[in-house]
Amino acid sequence: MNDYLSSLNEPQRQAVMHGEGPLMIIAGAGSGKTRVLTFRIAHLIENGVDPFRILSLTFTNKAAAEMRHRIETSVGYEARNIWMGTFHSVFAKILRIEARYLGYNSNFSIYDTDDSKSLLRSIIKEFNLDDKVYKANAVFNRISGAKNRLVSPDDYLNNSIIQADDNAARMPEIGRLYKAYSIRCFQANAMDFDDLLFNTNVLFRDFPEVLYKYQHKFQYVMVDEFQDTNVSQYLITRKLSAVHRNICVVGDDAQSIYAFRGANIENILNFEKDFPDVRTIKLEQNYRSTQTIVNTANSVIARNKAQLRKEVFTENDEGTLIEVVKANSDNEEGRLVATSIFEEKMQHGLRNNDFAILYRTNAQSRAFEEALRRLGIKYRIVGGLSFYQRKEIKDLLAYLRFIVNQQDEEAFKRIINLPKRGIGDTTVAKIAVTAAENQVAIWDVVSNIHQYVSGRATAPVESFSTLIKSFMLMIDQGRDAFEVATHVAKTSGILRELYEDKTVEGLSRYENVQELLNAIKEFVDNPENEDKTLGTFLQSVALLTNADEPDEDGDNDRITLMTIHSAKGLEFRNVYVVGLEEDLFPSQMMLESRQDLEEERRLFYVAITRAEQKLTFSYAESRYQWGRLKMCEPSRFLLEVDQRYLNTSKATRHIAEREVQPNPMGFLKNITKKTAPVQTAATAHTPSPDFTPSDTSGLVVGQRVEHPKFGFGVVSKLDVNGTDRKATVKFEGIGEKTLLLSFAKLRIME
DNA sequence: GTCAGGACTCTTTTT
DNA sequence: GAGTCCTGAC
Repeated sequence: MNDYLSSLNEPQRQAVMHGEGPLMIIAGAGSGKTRVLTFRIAHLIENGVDPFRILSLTFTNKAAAEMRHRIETSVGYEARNIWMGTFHSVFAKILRIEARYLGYNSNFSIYDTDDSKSLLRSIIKEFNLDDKVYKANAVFNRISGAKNRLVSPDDYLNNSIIQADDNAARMPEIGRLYKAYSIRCFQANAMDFDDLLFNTNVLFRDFPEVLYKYQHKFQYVMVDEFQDTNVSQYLITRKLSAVHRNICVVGDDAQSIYAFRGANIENILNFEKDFPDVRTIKLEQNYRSTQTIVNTANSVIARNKAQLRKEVFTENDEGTLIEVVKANSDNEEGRLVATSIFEEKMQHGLRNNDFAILYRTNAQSRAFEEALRRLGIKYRIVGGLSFYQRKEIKDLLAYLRFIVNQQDEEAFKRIINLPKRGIGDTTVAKIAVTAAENQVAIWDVVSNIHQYVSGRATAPVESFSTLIKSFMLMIDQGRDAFEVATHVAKTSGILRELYEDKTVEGLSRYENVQELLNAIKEFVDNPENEDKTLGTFLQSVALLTNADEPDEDGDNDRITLMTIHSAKGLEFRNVYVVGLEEDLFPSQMMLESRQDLEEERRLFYVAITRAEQKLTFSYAESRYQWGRLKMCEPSRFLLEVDQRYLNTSKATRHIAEREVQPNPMGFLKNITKKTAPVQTAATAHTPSPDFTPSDTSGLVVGQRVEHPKFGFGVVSKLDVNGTDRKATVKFEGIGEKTLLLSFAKLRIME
């Protein structure tokens, strides 16, 4: 028998070997569920199942990629053909193939949350509604909730319960807004995140021939993190597996933490009704954590009423007690945690990778960032404001989106006057009105502006449309994503604007754009990507999960800072669960709404079970919030833990001598949300008076060069793979940067 | 049409 | 503290 089977315990082995028919795996934290899933797929392929006929839905693209890689090492190249990815990415792919059934074009854009809210703000304004009452955020959440329950705009308008709800919230017009929003998305040939699932359901409901095709295609369907799927997702998988009935779901009700986005813990219970012949296997042995950690987690989750019977246990060592750290401010909390990490590293010879700091809200990361930076400990932030949400990145992406799909209204709004070309709101409004009057698309008006409008603003509009047409031509000529993107960055003027900005922020934005071009280059050069068009690249970017963010540079040994939600599925040797204060964790909103705290408690459970060896809890007695100092109480969750497992010596320590700084966050002034964190003390460089870019074709390692923004440096590495060449240059006072030679201006020093 | 400065609003988690 | 919207000067 295969040697991997011998490394499994009995329930794990049964789950791997289970053949035909529905299977539900209830997998406790740290019970080796990923191994089981991986082995199971490998096992299927070894037994002759065609990888093309396996669909595996994971929670992040990164998890999918890792799983694919592991399967590849045991069954080989074929593993590449498994349909694997997040719900959103897999069904976006299917929707692109079948777009015409729904009246969409297959080059549809994917609106992110910012696009959706911006569109809603426009519609609210057009409806002459008070935007203080109809907040885009709230309206968006209502609409999103409806879509996740598969409620269409017409269903919404006709449902008296929903209407009563909206009336009570004093927003009776949400139904009309929802309808208008859907129409506008459709006209823009765009889908938002929820549409990707909603429209897949519509596709399978209204076009049986399409459903038939995929039902027969997918012989085996696997769903990871099943406890976090919503009704919309569940129905898709149920329909897809209705023919072969080989559906395997893996989940843990104790780790269901996405009810807020429609995840339904009942799915686990309903599954047994929908598939009465289901075989249920429980994985209860934890291989990850010490006994102390497992027992602590159990003592917390035991307070929840809604849960399946499950006994998570471990045969690991007892381990050390859980340390509780009390700080007098959020800032001190950062320092104490950073110091503790430093000491742990020294005492046990650990690497940065061994540590994670987990918090309830993204805003909490700052104190830790600052403290870690002072100690010179490298860190990585997962989520929060990610690379792809930065202004300069979104600007360039908006150009690219518009070139692929000229109906994309949100992309249009973003780029029409960027960089400033004298096309203001009045002109844009005039174009929109003209388009509506003549019943043509906005792009029709823009690209033939003389036929429709005359006046001062026609000249800049015309040059804009000429610019876009020249970009579109490149796509028609079959240029790949990188060629188009580089050309757009250079020609649109985006780059010139950033280049002229000599501030630290400008420097960092300029770098970010280069980083994006690097990413596109990598996408094009990656042999696994068969389709190297811009459209495909844009889709992959739109559906990145925040765990998918690339590492900033080659140095991967970093401490991880992230929300507990992002930590799902991960494990670290030492984990710090911070900000354990009432109103913060559990969150104020949960405490205010009369809901029980079971989901918050499951979140706490997830946080605890990330740790392998050592767990630390921390809380602060005061915290800055919108510039005000707020007093805090320890979280009720701290009191719920079985106190035998806690070491509170550092929590009760006398700390009165510590000062509270008047403005502990002032130092972060330059690190605003929309700009990149600047870790190195880079100063803007003024190019030498005789600066002229050199021909870099003969560049060698060791060569001294000048860059107009980064200053002087020495080439440390040359990468000549592919058609484009990259140079890594060590710049004085800045450090190493990787530059694309076709793109960067370098002067070779004699 | 553009820009700077002031008022105003944010309170969770994510694809 | 920080993003967004609004206003008034140029």
